[in-house]
Amino acid sequence: MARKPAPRSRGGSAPSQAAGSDPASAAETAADAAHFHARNRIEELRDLIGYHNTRYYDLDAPEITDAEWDALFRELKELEEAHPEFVTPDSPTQRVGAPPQAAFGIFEHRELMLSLGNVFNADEFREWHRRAAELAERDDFALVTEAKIDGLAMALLYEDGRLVQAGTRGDGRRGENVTQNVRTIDSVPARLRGRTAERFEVRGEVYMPKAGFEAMNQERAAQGEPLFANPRNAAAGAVRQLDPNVTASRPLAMAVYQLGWIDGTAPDTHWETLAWLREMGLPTTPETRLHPESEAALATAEAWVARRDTLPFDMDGVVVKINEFAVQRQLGVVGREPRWAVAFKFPPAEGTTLLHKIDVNVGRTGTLNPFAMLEPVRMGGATIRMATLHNEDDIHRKDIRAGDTVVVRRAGEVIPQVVGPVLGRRPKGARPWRMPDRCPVSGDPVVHPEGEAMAYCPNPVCPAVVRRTVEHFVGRGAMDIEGLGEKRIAQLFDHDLIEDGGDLYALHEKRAALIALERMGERSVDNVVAAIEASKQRPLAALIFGFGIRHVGGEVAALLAQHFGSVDAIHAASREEIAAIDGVGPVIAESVSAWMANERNREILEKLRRAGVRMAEEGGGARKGPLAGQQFVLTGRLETMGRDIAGAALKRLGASVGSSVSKKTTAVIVGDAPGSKAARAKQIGAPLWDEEQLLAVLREHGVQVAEQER
DNA sequence: GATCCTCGAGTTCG
DNA sequence: CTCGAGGATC
Repeated sequence: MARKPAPRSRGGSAPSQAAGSDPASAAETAADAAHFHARNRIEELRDLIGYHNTRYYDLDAPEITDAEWDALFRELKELEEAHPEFVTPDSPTQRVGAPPQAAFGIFEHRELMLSLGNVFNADEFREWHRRAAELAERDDFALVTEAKIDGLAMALLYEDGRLVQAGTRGDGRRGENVTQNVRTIDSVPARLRGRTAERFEVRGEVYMPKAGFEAMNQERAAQGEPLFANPRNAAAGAVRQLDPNVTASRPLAMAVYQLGWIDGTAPDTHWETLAWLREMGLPTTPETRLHPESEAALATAEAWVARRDTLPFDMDGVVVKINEFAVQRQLGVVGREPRWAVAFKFPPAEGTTLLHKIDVNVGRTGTLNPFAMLEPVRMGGATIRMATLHNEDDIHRKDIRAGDTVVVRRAGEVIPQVVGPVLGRRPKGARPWRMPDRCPVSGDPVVHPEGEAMAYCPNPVCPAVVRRTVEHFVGRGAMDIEGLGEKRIAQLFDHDLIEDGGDLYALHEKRAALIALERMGERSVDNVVAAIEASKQRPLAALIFGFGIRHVGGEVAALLAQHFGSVDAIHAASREEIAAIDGVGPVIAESVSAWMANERNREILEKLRRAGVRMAEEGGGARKGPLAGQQFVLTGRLETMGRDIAGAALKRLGASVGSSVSKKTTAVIVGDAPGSKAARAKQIGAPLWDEEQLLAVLREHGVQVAEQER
């Protein structure tokens, strides 16, 4: 197939060639397939790099390490060298001005920089204490409690009383050398006073006090600059600035809480060490206390829960440490966690606010999803305005009514949840909520099948359903068309430019109408049209997933694609043939079969076919990788890559990556701050891997992993 | 028919 | 992350 030149923003010279007149493209040869792969990957990489550049430069909130960024950049460069025909002037590789190289040097930790185990309540704390006491062969010991400031862990290296280096934790062995930036923090002394040691590393937390954070955000708002989400992100961003002048302008502070290692003599206890650090002029963590025995430490930690908001900084718990170094040494370290210290974590932040109204959204599948409109309330660095209420039964179970004052919680630190009402504050006359009789969008009578949790709008052409279906079609994992979001799709519908996903592929003929839309210039139109064009080569499984067939998500779509190899073959198959696939039963088969037979869907398929969207895939047969049959689960934050990248790497090797731990799980890969999956793995006896083991396996099978290079 | 496992769908805020 | 529901298994 002749490749059209990339559309240019010259204006006026819209391509006149109609899409339908292309001679049907012949079956792709292997070389062509490789070509397409290269092009897709190149575009993917450009998007990724663009995205991460924005995170890094504009938002100060990078999601990947510089090493990972370098790996993406290198891969793009190599691909472009192999396929020079795909090089465009806007590629990140072609841009003048140096990309962010490995911007910071390496900071080597002479002693591993540890993280902490967590306990969430008194029972778990006592259990930790019992184990420690058992190992130390003592009944009890003195403990120190400290506020656990929510910031960024930092190590400071002092030689002869002078600050010589500062570094982040990184993976615990090597972090980033951010000395120049840390020197700009007022509370970090460049020189120590009094009796110091020849050389030592002290550790602590860099953070942004609440007051400074608020003031900074107010100023940014006045300047029209984007705001930081919370003090911790703001502090992390400030420390990773390439220009120390920027760091200097941010209101950072530091609190130290630990001696990393020392050449010279140190006191015998943690408490005395803190006093000594203070004498030298180092700012130790405020609100630190020594307790002669464990129950007193526990009481203090618990008392903090109520006081957490009264401090000038964000805290996410209380750290409890055994005071005597002799006992600390005796207990030692397991993995990356010392046995001699533990973080008493606060329960997820809860707050109360007024529930104004319960409203209903219509989902892609026609489900009616009630949600709460709340009086905005700040929680954990975000302002909560809405929260889902799942379904009618859930609302009744919790007895939530409009007008109630409700308890709100951020589950998993992100998703707001309405826990329940504060009954004492219920206004008179508050009535239980009822699902409306009619769909709020189409007005059709609502259907609530017996025994099902959700109520539905039964109208397949309910405008909400149709729009959501297109949103799903262009979304990640499906056709992945960048530049089309909820707003744009609504515009397209409102201006009668599309009626379904198939019409997207005729949009390039309506350039003038597109440019006339609000917030759509030539540039945007070119980008969107190019993204639509590129989506024609998405894998068959992505296309099938994009259809939005009920019960067909990414996994089932992949099964169908692999088993049948083309949309036509699926259409031709009987229910029984579809249900014969392992993992597909009668319900899914019926759903797929009905979708394929539906008249409206046949029209969409016809539009896609005419436009040249790939609807078949050769060699759908099982590609066996070296890890075929193995199942992995990822939890917690990995240091060297995102979970999605790790998952993709494992999948490329033929393994499957699940979201829940079972007996069949090969291993649970545990990163920093793991979730409940790690606990379940221990319970069930599934092997636990740390990141090192994962990297070792990936390396063994030749997967390129971004190494932290020198 | 019961139970376990896995997948799908919806979700908030920046 | 959570819940609900389909599929596989016993």
